[in-house]
Amino acid sequence: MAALDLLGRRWTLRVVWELHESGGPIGFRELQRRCDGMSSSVLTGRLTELREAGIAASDVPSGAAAWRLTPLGGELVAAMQPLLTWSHAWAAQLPDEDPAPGGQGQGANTSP
Amino acid sequence: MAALDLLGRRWTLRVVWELHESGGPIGFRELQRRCDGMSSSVLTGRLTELREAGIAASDVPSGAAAWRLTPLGGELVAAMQPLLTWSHAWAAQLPDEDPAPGGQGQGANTSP
DNA sequence: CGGGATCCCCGACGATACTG
DNA sequence: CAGTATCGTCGGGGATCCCG
Repeated sequence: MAALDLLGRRWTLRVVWELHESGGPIGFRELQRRCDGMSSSVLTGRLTELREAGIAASDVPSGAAAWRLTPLGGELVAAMQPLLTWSHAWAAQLPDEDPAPGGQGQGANTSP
Repeated sequence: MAALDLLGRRWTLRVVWELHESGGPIGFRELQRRCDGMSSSVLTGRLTELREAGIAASDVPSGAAAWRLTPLGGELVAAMQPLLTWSHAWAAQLPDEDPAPGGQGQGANTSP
């Protein structure tokens, strides 16, 4: 199914998440910064795909694009919650992993 | 989130789904057949990853491996339902597409 | 600032052959 | 039947430049 195919692509979930976290409209560069500085080409691609999918939208006043989640995008985030919950539970029960008792949390890196 | 990283890989969801559909234990070749004949190397890879993730497991009586979902795997499938539901709704409302407005909205195909 | 065009590279995928 | 090892291919991303 195309939806999961899109969401499975690299950075897509990260972008959706950042869009969700920021709440309000957010600029291109700002979004790029939040995503650990992913390349503009990739960000453009993901954004285009998300726009075509009706998940994200941009207001372009003039010179300052403002990206945001559409209502549909909000529903998506909501629909993902159970899976995220499961994912956390899953991450917490792995046989071997997860050292860091002392403190520095690891970057939530999605895998380079 | 490594979980989604794994699930995003090609064939992974398909394998999980087939494992779920079959209900009981299922053989390697049989599983391969159900997946439209994906290569054994890839299937081995996915199976190994799923086993390490605690999502799938295999009983090996002797000469006949039997793969099945673990309880955790079952939870995963359950956690995916809302997303699948959203995904179906999403597929039915695309801006341009969807030649059949009249109503047969089906095709419960989960295949990638 | 916003984002398209281009090039290169790595890693996943796929088929085949082979062992137990 | 079950699974491993190897090799070739292909496409997606990452970087960078550049234009509006």
